Amino acid sequence: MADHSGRLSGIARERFGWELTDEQQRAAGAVLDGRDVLAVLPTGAGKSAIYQVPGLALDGLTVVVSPLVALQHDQAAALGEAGVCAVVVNADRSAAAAWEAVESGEARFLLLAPEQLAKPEVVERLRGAGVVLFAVDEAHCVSAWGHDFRPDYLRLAAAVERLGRPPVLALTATAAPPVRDDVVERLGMRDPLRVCTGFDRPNIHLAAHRHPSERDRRAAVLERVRELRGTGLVYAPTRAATEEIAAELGARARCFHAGMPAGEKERVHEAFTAGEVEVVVATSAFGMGIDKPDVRFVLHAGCPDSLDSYHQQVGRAGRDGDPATAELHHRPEDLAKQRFLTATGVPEDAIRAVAKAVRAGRGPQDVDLPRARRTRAVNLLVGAGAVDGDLTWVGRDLDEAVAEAVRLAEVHKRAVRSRVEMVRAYAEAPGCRRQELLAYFGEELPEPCGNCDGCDAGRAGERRTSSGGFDVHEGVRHAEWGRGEVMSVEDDRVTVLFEDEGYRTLSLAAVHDRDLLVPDAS
DNA sequence: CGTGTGCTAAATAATTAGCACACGGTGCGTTATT
Repeated sequence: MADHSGRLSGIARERFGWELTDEQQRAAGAVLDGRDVLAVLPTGAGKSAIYQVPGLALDGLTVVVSPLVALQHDQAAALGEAGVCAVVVNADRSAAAAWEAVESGEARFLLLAPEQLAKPEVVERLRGAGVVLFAVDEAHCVSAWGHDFRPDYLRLAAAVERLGRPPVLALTATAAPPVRDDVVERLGMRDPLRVCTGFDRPNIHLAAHRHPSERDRRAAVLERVRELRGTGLVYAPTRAATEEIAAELGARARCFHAGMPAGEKERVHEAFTAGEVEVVVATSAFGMGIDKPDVRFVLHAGCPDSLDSYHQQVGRAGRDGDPATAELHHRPEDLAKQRFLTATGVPEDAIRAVAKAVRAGRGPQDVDLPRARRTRAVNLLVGAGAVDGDLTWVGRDLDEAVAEAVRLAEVHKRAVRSRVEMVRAYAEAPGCRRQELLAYFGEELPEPCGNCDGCDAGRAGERRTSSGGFDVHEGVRHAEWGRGEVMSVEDDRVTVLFEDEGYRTLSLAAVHDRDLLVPDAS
């Protein structure tokens, strides 16, 4: 195995002005050796360098699969600034020019969504262009979305084969061990080098609060947002909830969900990035591509659908390294909703009816089923490899295809069940939350925690008292906070960085009552 | 599976209890209409 470190770091320095970390070196070096690589590195660790640097070192075209058109443009623009020709192919009209750059050999990177690779003609054109590296960005999507939402993710392995099996590089910031295995298997990766680190975010204080009723929760979340200063995110489980909460919060907040007009979403995103809007109340739609360093809090007004989502959403706080807060406001009822939303069964006869319609050359539109159900059936058939990206039947036996789709639905359901159970266990966990979350990602806590709720009780070996509320007085009562440093005082709210408990906002009265602060704290 | 809504009836003049029912998330793509 050749040592490429000099060459790679040279490219990184001269082209981009980067110094590669050890992890980046290892991953990029293995790619250059022709090995498959799975890199799970936190945001900000320069994941894109891992495909960009070896992509430039190799002689030919690097294909980058990216889930969102907006992300594709971001990446292409970043490469463009470094003087590298990178093009995007999607459903817009600009595709012709992009293909010209690919076929002339001018383009070194091509960014596209998996749906493009489901089209045989796209793969054929790429075969002609000579692909030397196949990178999958945000590779957790293969596992999270592949089963029935964006099934073309499940067919990337087939595209890789048809492209002559270039090295496959999978990149993501969040993937627990089972997700990693799933990504490796689904992408057909061969003995990949796995580079996985950095799930711990010690500056984020993790808390969870259980609420007896929906009203209580809503009131608690609103109160907390009003108490917390600075920029923050609130994740809510439904579109309607995002609108209601944002309306309650007034001018400081905006909502964001996939049902909003594209222009509106863009405006909210830009206003948030620019700091004109402090709080965005969103569904899980608000996520990838957000890289605002000074997010001070992330509140969940409901359970996320997995600990991977949770880690990702929480991880949007405190990227600048300063203290931040994450609070999960949960109810047991949340989990019933998760099960329903992600794992409603698709009956075999529905799948069969859709399969028959597609095989007969008709669209699935005339099958008499609710739209959502029809779409799921189509997605399952695509995932099963029976239907192509352009909705043509791939020429398999009907029964076999239906059976495969049903099996996929079953696998998906089981996966959802187990993810929900893990979220439940986390929400109810009596001990140290940070340890709990890290354990899920297969890492150990590097040091005694003291920066999450529950870790005190965990150390004492006691069950944490279930606090319906979360206000600072209760917090003070539960944990005997030690020395702290005042970070800021606004009105009657004092933000304190405690040695043991991390970042907390207290009422002035609570601070005085408890004589919490050392006299000379600045 | 749960939650919120809207209807109806009961009890009485403005509200409420009970019940049936709709709806719930993520993004590519394509297509039909301005």
